Amino acid sequence: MSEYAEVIIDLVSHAVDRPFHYRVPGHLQQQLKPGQQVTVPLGKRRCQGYVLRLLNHTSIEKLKDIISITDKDPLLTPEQLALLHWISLHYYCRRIDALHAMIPASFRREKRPNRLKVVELTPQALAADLKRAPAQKKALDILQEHGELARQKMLQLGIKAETLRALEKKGLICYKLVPYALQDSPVNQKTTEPHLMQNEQEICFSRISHALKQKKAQRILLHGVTASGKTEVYMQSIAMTLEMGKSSLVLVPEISLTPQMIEHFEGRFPGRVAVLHSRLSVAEKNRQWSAILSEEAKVVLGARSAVFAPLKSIGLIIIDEEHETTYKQEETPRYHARDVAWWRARYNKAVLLLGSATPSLESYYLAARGKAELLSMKERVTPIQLPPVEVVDMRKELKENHRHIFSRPLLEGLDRVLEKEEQALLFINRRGFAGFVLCRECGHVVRCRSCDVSLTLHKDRNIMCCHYCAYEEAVPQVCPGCGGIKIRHFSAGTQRVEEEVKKLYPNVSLIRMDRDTTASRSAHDYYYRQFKARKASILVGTQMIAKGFDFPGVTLVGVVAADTVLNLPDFRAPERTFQLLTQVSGRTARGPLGGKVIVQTYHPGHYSIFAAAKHDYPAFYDQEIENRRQLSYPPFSELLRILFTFNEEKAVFQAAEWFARRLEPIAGELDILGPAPASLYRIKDQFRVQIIIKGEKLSKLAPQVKKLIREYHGMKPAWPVRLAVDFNPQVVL
DNA sequence: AGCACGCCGACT
DNA sequence: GTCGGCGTGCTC
Repeated sequence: MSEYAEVIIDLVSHAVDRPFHYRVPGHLQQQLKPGQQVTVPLGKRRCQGYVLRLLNHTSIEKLKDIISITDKDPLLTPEQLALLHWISLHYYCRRIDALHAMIPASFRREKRPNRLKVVELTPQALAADLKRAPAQKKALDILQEHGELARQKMLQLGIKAETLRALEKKGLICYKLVPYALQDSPVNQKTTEPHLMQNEQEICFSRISHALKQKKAQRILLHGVTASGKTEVYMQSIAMTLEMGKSSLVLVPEISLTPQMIEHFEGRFPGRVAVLHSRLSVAEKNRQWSAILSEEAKVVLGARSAVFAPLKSIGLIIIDEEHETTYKQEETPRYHARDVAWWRARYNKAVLLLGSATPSLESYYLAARGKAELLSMKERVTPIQLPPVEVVDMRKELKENHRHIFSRPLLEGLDRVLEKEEQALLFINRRGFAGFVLCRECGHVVRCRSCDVSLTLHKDRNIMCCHYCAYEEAVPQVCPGCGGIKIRHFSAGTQRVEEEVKKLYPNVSLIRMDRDTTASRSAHDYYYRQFKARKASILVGTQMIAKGFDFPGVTLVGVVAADTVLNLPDFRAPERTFQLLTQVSGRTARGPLGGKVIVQTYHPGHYSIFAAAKHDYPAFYDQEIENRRQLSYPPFSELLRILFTFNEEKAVFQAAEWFARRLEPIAGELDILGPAPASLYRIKDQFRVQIIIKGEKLSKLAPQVKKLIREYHGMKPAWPVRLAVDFNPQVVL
């Protein structure tokens, strides 16, 4: 019987980001458990809080009593409590931020919505005379027909709340609360059978099932080309996990969580799949969450935040397209679902299966060191070959006096597609904003000597600046590479491409898809369907058309400027380039017509472009891992980015410099880069300045850095400059 | 976060 | 004289 409890308060503030101790009053001592939500007094107020653990002693003298237990069922499992601590330490966030990320808001309210209010007829109802109350009669008829019905459903059917109230008063109906069940959600009746696996799939599956039987935490990297049938391997592994009495967690990028995909899973595991994603209604989310808690759902399919699903005894966690950046949350807490998943796999002694056609360097490096098992699937299941990729040297085009943004091979390709009435995708990365400086004759881009990222042009001061370490130099008059004088500030966008196509082919129908034209989900779906139905011949777009789109009519993919990605001032630029080119290549040759890819670049010899054109991941990896080693970037180090933002330039630098000075004595062997202006130096009138800490064992520093962050927030007078900390940022712009 | 306390300017 | 501005401190 513990007399005290350690509680965290549900207030988002650094000032209360620490455990508070409370006395447990006698009548609660029997019931209080770690993980429960409680109401506690704080100052003059009552607050919601969460019991971290029970204590037998406390050194706090001024103690108050816990007022009440909000719900007898603990809100947090022991696993979630442990994970909460890990997240707050690892990602430098408040405990309450970690908790908010793990538990949906509706579940944290005092009144838990995880019960369904069901209307039932009472025995008296049969004998009731309701001739003068037609609305009530109708309500009873409906109930008679259905047996019992959710109150919400009755309201949806047009029965008024007053009618129900009147019936309840007369004692003709009564309510009861039942737990939500998956059956309450629309169930897909079509069940689907396992497919027969081909040789490679069979081999991979047998390795995975071997791992599952070992019941110890381990990672498996499934490197499979697009359309190699990874999903079937996932499905059979899940089936096996279920047979072992364990549950499975499947994470996919938000964009691929389509109704078809959900149907696919529900069809194979009917009545056992809970689906979680950001666009669920509150009611729907509650329903799915309840089904997981009640262990009715043993398979969870969801996007990033589903990694926190309260599944018990997890046997298998799958992360599909594990290299995707959407697995990194870009708000507090800035967790990476892949890392959280590995934490959970270790906790549950489960298998973590990472699938990708273009694995992240981090994951492939794990495999290379034997920390993960590598499985490969090199064949497409359908007998269609990967498309040939032609790399066009834009320097040569210029030299031969062809100055158009479309090279001659691309123009020829477009002509042929239009002539044969097939379809083409033109891809342009809209992030061509970060104006790098490029020599149009030799393709030379000025880079920082110590950080190996491209320098960014600052027109106002006519200098180029490194956005990692703040190194700067003057814009050269002649190219340092070739002595040429055609040095340009490089950028192009989807609109420009659209205009050029319209100039060349005024009668051809074209669809443009980017963030501007697809602001709403429906617009996105509309354009997708229009293009699939062949209502347009050319689709111009950004990232969003690179992933998952399946258009059998597409026989040409044109990458207008591969360099916009390659020259981003980010050390992952080559990796992003390789991934992107591989993905866009997968958008063609999906039908019997075959297909071809044309990549325009000023760097035809760059390994990321060269290897992507050859569909050769290992070649890319070997080169890139060597670069990372040389510059000790991840996976050879960890990074911590501390970003300062405010609308006064001077104050931002002052704050950043204050922080950097305090950091120096505790940094030891770690590198402190900056303070330097962020690549996107000014967003909505907010100036952005960053410090990057780089080192092998960054996590050792976590407690001290956390203390410094706390000190920063406690400054008097308070700094007006906002501070955001990002552990292992995926994009450093 | 929110609430009290406290120390200064401008109002019935 | 007090009403109220928000800078500072504290919450088990």
